[in-house]
Amino acid sequence: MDKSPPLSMAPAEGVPLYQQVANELIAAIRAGTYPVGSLLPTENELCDRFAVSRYTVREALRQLTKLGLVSRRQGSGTQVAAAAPAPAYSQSMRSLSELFQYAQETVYTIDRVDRVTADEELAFVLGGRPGRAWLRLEGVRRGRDGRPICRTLVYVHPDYAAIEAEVRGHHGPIYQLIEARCGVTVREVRQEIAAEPMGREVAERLGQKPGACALRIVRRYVGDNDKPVEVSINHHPAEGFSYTMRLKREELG
Amino acid sequence: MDKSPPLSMAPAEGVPLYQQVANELIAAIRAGTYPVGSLLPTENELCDRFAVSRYTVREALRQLTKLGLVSRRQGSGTQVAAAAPAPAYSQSMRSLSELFQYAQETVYTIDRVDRVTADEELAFVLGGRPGRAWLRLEGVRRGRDGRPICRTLVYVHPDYAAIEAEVRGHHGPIYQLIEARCGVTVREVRQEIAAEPMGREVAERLGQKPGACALRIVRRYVGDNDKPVEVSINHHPAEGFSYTMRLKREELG
DNA sequence: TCGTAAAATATGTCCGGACAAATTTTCCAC
DNA sequence: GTGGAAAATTTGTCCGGACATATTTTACGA
Repeated sequence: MDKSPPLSMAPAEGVPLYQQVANELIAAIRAGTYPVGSLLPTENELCDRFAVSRYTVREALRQLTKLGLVSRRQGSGTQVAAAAPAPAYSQSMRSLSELFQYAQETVYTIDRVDRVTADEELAFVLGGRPGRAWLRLEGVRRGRDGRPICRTLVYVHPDYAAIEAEVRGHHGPIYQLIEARCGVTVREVRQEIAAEPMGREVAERLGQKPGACALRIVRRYVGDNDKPVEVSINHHPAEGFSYTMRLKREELG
Repeated sequence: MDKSPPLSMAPAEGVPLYQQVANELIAAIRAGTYPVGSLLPTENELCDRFAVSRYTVREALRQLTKLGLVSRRQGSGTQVAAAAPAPAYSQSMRSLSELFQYAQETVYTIDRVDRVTADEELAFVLGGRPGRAWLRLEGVRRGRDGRPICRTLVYVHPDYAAIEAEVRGHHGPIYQLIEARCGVTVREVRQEIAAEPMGREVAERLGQKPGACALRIVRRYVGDNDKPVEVSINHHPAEGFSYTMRLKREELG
C-alpha cells in the first residue's frame, strides 16, 4: 500500500518541498493511483510517507486544491475532484460594461418604452413563460458623428419592470439599474453573436437598406437559479463594427 | 500612525481571526488608507497591531493576494495592487477547441496548401512583417449533411511552416500541431467577430450568392512575447450559425 | 437489528520558533 | 558624489505543537 515513494530531495534543487510533494501527488492522480472520487491518504499519512511536516503537506494540498484537483473536508478527508488541472484559457473582465465594446464616446437614445406580452415565440427567445408582460425599451446608440451604430431592444423581466420610471434618466447599462433597484445579482451573461440581413425596421433605424448585413448580438442576463433578468437584442451595421475578445492561457501554479 | 485599531474579537463570532484581519485590511485599502502602489505595514507590524501570530497575518495577506488586492515580494514588502477586488466576470474553457462551436460532427477538407508572401496589407492583418512567406491552408468545413458551414483560410507563421508536410494528415486544430511540432505554446488567442457581405470566392465555396451575409471570425493565436503563431480567417453563412459565449460572475473568497 | 451517544479520526485554526532567500539600507573607500 | 560590500530588514519555507470543529466509526441499549 505504498503508493508514493518517499521524497528524494536531490532531483529538484531549489524547488520548495511542498511543491515537490504536490508534484508527486499530481502525478499519482494523473496516473490513476487515486481515481476521481476516491480519498487521498490523510495528512498524517502523507507526513509519514514523505517525511515532512504537516505544514508542508498542507501547503502541497493547498496547491492541489487551487488547481481544482481535490476538495478538502474537515473530519472527512481529501477527495480527488478531477484528474487534470482546471480550465486552461480564460477571459476576464471587471465589469460587464466591457462587453459593449464601443471604442469611442457614444450617445444612447431611448425611442420607446412600453410593455409587451410575450407570446410563445417571444417567450422562447426571452427565456420566460408566455403571457407575461415584459418591460421593453427600444433605442439607438450613436457615435460622436451622429451615425447610428447600434439598434437595441431591451426586455426586462416582468418581476423587475418597476424600473420603468427610472430608465429614461439612467445613463448606465440597464442590468445595473435592475441590480441596484431590485436587489438582484446578475450571475451570468450569455451572449450570442450572429450575422443576418436587416429587416426593414432595423434597417430604417440604422440608416441602411433592408437586406444589408448586420451583426446581431443577443445578451441574456440571468440571476440566481438561472432566472432571466434582462435580454437585449442588438443590431450593428456590418460596416465599421466588429466584436473582439482575448483569451489568455492560465499558467499552472 | 495607528491606521487600524487592534482587532476586537467580539463582533465576529465564528469568523476565523485571519479573515477578520483580512476584512480590516480590505476596508482600509478601500478607504484609501493605503493607496494603490503604497506598502502595507510589514508582517511584524501587523502582528503587533492586531496582536496575532505571524501565521495569522500571513493567512490574512494570502486572502488579499488571492483577491488581487496586493502583491508580495520577499525582502521588499506587501504592495497594494488594486483598490477593489479582481475581475468580476469570466469565461473559461479547458481547451481552445471549445472556441470552434460546431454543435455536430463536421468534416474539414483542405483544398489547397501553399506559401504566400505577405505584402504590406496582408502583413498588417497577420501581424507580421511584409515580405515573409507564410504557409497558407485553404479549406471548407461541412456538416453531416454535406452542407458547407465554414470556409477557412489559415496562415501559419513562416517560422513554423515546417508543419506543411503533416497538415493534410492532421485531424485536430492547426495550432495544436504547431505546438506539438515546433515546441511553441499559444499564450493567447485574439478573436474578432464581424458581419460582412460575402465576396465572390467565399460565396462560391459556401454555396451562396455573392453579397449574402456572413459571420467572419478572425482568430490570432500568439505565443511568447506576442509573437504571432497562426491566423485563421473563417466565414460562416449567416443562416444557421451563431457564436455563443457565457460569462459567469466570480464569487469573492 | 436499529437508533443514539460516545469515541475516534481528519482537517481547520492558531501559536511560537528557526532558517533561507530576496530586497533595501547603511557604511566605507575612492 | 559614486560604487560596492556588508548589515539589516522583509517575506518565504519549514518545523513542532496545541486546540477546535466537522465527520466517521464504534459501542451500547432497547
